[in-house]
Amino acid sequence: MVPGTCLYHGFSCEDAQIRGEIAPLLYNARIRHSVSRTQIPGGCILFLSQGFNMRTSNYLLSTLKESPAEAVLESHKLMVRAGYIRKLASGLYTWLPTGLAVLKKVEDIIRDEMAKAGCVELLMPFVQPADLWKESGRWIHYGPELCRFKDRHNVDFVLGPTHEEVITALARNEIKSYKQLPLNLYHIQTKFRDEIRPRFGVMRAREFIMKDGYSFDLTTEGLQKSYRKMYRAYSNIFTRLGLDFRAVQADTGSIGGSSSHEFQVLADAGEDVVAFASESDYASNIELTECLEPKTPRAPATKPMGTVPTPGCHTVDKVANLLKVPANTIAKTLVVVGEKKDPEDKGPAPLIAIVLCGNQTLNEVKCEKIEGVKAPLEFATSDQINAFLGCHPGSIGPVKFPGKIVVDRTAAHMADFYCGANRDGEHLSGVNWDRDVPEYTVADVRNIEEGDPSPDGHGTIVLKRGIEVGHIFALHTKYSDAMQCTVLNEEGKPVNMEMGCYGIGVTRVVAAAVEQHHDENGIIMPETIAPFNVTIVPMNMKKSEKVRDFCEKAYKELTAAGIDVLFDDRSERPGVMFADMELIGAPRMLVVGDRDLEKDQVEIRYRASGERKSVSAETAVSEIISEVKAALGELNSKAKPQEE
RNA sequence: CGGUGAUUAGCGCAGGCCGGUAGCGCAUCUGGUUUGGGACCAGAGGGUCGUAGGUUCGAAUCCUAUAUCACCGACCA
Repeated sequence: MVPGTCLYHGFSCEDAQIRGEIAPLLYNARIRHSVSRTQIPGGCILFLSQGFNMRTSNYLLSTLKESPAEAVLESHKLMVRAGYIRKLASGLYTWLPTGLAVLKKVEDIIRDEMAKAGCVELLMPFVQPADLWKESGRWIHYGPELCRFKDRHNVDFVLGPTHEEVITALARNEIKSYKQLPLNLYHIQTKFRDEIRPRFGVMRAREFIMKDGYSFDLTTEGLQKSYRKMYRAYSNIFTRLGLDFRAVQADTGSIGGSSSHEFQVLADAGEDVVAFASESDYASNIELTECLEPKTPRAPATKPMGTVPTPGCHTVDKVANLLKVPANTIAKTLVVVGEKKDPEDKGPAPLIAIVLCGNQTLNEVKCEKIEGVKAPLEFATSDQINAFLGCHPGSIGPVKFPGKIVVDRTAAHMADFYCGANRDGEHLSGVNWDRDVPEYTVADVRNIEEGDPSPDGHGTIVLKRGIEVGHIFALHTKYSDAMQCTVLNEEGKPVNMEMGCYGIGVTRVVAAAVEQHHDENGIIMPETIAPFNVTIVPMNMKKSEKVRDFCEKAYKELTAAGIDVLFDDRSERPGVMFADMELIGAPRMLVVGDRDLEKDQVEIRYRASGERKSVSAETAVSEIISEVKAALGELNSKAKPQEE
């Protein structure tokens, strides 16, 4: 047997007969064992030489006309209908053959770009000992999302939601010298996070597949270089996947570290909001986007403070309606729980007032970072507020508030404003900072809004929704400090390694791709991740020997060329086959019928454009082969080489 | 965790108020006619009505408990 490589990375083998045997085997190998790109030795091929099949008559197509009632997202409905996934339980999904084919192609592209960036693959366990988590401190801080259990010896374990602890433990044992650095290790593994509310199919599942990688460097400069490489690799990956995405600045969240970028696939169904500058390429997650201080100075106080009755008005809108004033003249005061100075203190926690302009909204991520505010953020309950102030939410204001007051930058520029009186049913008018509220601190705690100035000074902000498919973090020494992960430097002194961590939600990527590429007839996959590059749809094959012969020949030739083909050899009516083949998202369909064959022609239909063209029966197969190669080449060639 | 709703055949649903041993569409199976856009005719199979108690001669239906699921919110890499 002659070694070959699969078409996705340039299949080449001169001997047609061997090619005919190898290509299907490679397909099978990829599906089952994620073998790609690398050359496959003959022995391996022999070992794998069974089970190859891409005929609908011997395949689990499992398409549905109706989608489950619980699916709200188009991608979720379509993935179920097209036979990509099936739900096993809340947040747990089985990947059917068609969905798995897509998933494996996504993994292949990831592996390829990782290799180009000099990363090395390994595989770490799904189950992890709790000791590691206790060591890093996240046994306590991770919360109920971390699924914990005991083994038969009563020892604590967790289902890995991520692998920082394991990789750090590995690195400190295996990496002893600066000479082994830099190193970038990754794996593609199942993760489990016990989400409060799994939804949207595999978009937010509890069990999901993630590619996560970790870089180890001696110096900060080294880390920065590793980080840039991964940034490039991630950009290449999502480009090759055919997704419309943006890399945006992001919050570092519970993972910690300094700089961080998210890779967001733009889609209206996205759960995240991204802020873009109108006149630069600035982009950041709204959680992080800084709201600049207003440029115009605060207007001077002109009115005395007074009291207005506002019975039953507990929201800014209601007060604004009653007083016939715009919402931005009313200050909105929220109360959050603060940190106790002494953790031993059994008394009630201190409360902190957060004051915003009435028409704006609180940014919880920013709020959590304010000194004295308890993290994770906790709003004071109605009872806590009543005990503290003697009034209920809806009538709270900063004047004479008996605790710390944090005022948003924009709200701090209000003058002669309205606010709650800290007495039920009353608001104050003509309130002014300093004069009426002498002590307060100013901070950026609101969400940026469309039209606000961009924090980089270039134009205004535009908001778009995105699906987070990748996230890269520069961790520095956060984990290596906590877990004493050191190497000896040139002077023989131990130093903590500079780490970075990089993740891609592999299963989520598939959902994001469907979300971005579909129409009323189903999924339209980009060439690089389509479950099949072409489907063969025969008309009335049972009756026509001519049709059957042509299809069989085309099927053999296409598979021999390494093209992923689905041959719909069921004796279904044409409409049924058309509908199914369109639903699953293959980019093109080869339609073969007696009517056309009489004229030595067949038809090729394109999924994305809906275009149909008649081509010569003789050249149809070679035309498809070159089209597929061209389409793959076009997407793959957009990847940029790594700097070195 | 709060609010709302649901759980009846593989999927989508009706029946429930008014208790009498379960039905529709799709899917599946058989036979036939069909076959360039989800066909038609004839027949068939498939359900301890989420689970456990209770009321009753009798419970899918009424009562109690419980589990699971979904949507909205809160929360969250």
